[in-house]
Amino acid sequence: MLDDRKAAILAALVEEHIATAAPVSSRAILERSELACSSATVRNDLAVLERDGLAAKPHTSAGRIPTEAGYRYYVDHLSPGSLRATTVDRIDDFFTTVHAEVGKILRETSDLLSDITHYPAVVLGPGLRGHTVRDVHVLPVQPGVVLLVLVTEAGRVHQSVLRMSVPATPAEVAVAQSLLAEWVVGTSIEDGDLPIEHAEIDLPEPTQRLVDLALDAVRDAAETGRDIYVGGTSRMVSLWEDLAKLHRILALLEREASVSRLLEGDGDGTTVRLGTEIPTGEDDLAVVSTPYHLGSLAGRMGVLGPLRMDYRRTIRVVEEVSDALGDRTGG
Amino acid sequence: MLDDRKAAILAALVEEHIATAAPVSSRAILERSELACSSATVRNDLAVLERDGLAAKPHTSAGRIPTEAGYRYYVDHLSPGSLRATTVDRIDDFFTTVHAEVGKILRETSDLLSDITHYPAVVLGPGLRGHTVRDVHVLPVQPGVVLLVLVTEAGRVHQSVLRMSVPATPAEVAVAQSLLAEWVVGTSIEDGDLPIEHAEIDLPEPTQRLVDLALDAVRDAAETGRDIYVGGTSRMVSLWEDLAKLHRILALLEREASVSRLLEGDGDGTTVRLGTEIPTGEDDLAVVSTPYHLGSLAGRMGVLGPLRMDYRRTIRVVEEVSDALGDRTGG
DNA sequence: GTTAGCAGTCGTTCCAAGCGACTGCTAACA
DNA sequence: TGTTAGCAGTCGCTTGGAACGACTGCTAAC
Repeated sequence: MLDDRKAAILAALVEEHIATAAPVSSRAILERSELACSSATVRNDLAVLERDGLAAKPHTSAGRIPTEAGYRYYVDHLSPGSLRATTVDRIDDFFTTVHAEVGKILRETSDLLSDITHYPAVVLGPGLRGHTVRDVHVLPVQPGVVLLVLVTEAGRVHQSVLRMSVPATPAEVAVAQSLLAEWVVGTSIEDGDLPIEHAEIDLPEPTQRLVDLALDAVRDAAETGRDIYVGGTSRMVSLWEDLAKLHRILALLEREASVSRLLEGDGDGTTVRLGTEIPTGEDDLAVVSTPYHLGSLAGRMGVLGPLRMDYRRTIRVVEEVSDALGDRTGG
Repeated sequence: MLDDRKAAILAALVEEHIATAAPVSSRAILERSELACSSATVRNDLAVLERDGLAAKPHTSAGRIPTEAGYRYYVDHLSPGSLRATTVDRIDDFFTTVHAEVGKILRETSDLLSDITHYPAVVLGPGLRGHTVRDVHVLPVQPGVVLLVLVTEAGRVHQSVLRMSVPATPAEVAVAQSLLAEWVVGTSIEDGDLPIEHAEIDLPEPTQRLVDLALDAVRDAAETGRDIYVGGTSRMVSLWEDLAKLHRILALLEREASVSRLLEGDGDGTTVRLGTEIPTGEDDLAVVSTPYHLGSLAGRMGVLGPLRMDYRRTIRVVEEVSDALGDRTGG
């Protein structure tokens, strides 16, 4: 724990560095923090912060920059930011005005989030967990390949490809379809929540296999189909000047697995993850993310940026957007 | 029209510049083109090409670079490129192996295209034109807001949001649903191809309006819902070193309208569009695109890059991928 | 029409000097 | 003991000029 002045100096260091992107001198800290002491005192304290690993010098005759640990301390002791009323209005307006299917809303939400934060934004779509199945279609598309289409009460659609070593005839597919319709329609998609005992009815072989695969697919539907919506990637250009770094982070956003790993966080509240805390090998990367609820659907949304991002405002915006999305009735 | 030697010099100029990204000297052209003349002769011809607007000098003591018109001439007189057998195999393997819903296939196709060409790739999804409607759902989601869901025989799904000033009751929605099912199921989605006369049956007001809106939405479905799949955006970092330009082109890919405008081309064959031929205000931008057919579905795919892109190979790859996608039976 | 050779141009690299923005330290002070 | 003024010292950045070298355009000969 730092004493008050050192904490104020660290905060001023971080905020000045966020604003200028350059090493921060003791005098600049003095001006920003409005502390009633001299720059020499600030320098003494900075030496301590450096010993504690919270600040560093790029070279001897330069100012200090915060280390990852410095950012961590800053973020952990951050007072909540405020937002201009016009910004809040803009968010609320967006969500009261938008009427579209869930996917479109989430994609536009990622754009909104990016527009307001000025950072690239990611929205992780909900799985199908909790949805009630309204309709099942089993469609043969090739010998040995069958498409399973689920339509939920909420109008969401999930498709799975079923591959069978032994092709099923149209008649067999029809049998499977009607059995599945009987068992699955009206049930809710949860892990293992299906009336599995039905599957123990003995069926002739290709049909049995088809039904088993289809039931597996329905069970899997709770987790798969988490679409990913990325908005504002072009903003990355102004955030990381190092081209190699820019390339790596853009590439990161192209792989779905990486993206959903970025947004991981402790379920309930807003999470800030910094540098090495994110398992990507990227040092200058921070992610602010928060869960959202849209009717019965749930997912996560967040923004990413360099370590020197405007955490106070960003956290506030992410939470505001998540809340506003949640306040929409229906979906 | 250029004489043989000037054409060869222009081709060598373009190809050397593509390879090195630097101004090309007369000696380098000589080496690449294997022309049986001296560098002085090449210089004389280069002066002519410059007079004709096909080449330019960045400054007095530098080599030449091709102008947009130079690239145009080069592309228009390009002999078809060849592809290593392993590359062709890779493309064919991809399409014989992949079994998934259309959207997923197209997204992965954009990744494949980008992987092989080393340029960012865009695949413009098919509209719903030509699809036969298998199922219609009308779902009230909010007072005054109704969701229309179309499912086609091929398993594709299209959703439209219908907004009504006068809310419809559940009973009225049910009536609309059954009427729509009767009229629309089994018909093919084309512009204005629907049996519109049905709509002239007189219905009580909220229902009539709902049905009208729904029929409009079905008609519109031929063109809307053209999903866009962009792959390999991270490659842009190594293509344009100018950060401002990089930013603009990344931003271009974020707006759907811009993307589909990029891919425009004269329907039948592969199209190469260069610089100012593309209405984006971007000068150093080229697009190679070609139509594709996937069963009854049709769309366009292409890649974009700087003017100095490897046209010969790129054109070949784009066509190969499009053909291979088309050769897939079913969809 | 082609070519060798040469003068001239101009971007690029390199180096050294000067500048300026810092810090750390020391010594005085409350 | 904590704070402060002042100063020596460090080091990145900028500037300017010289040397370099990769070109071209031109001229004159073939």
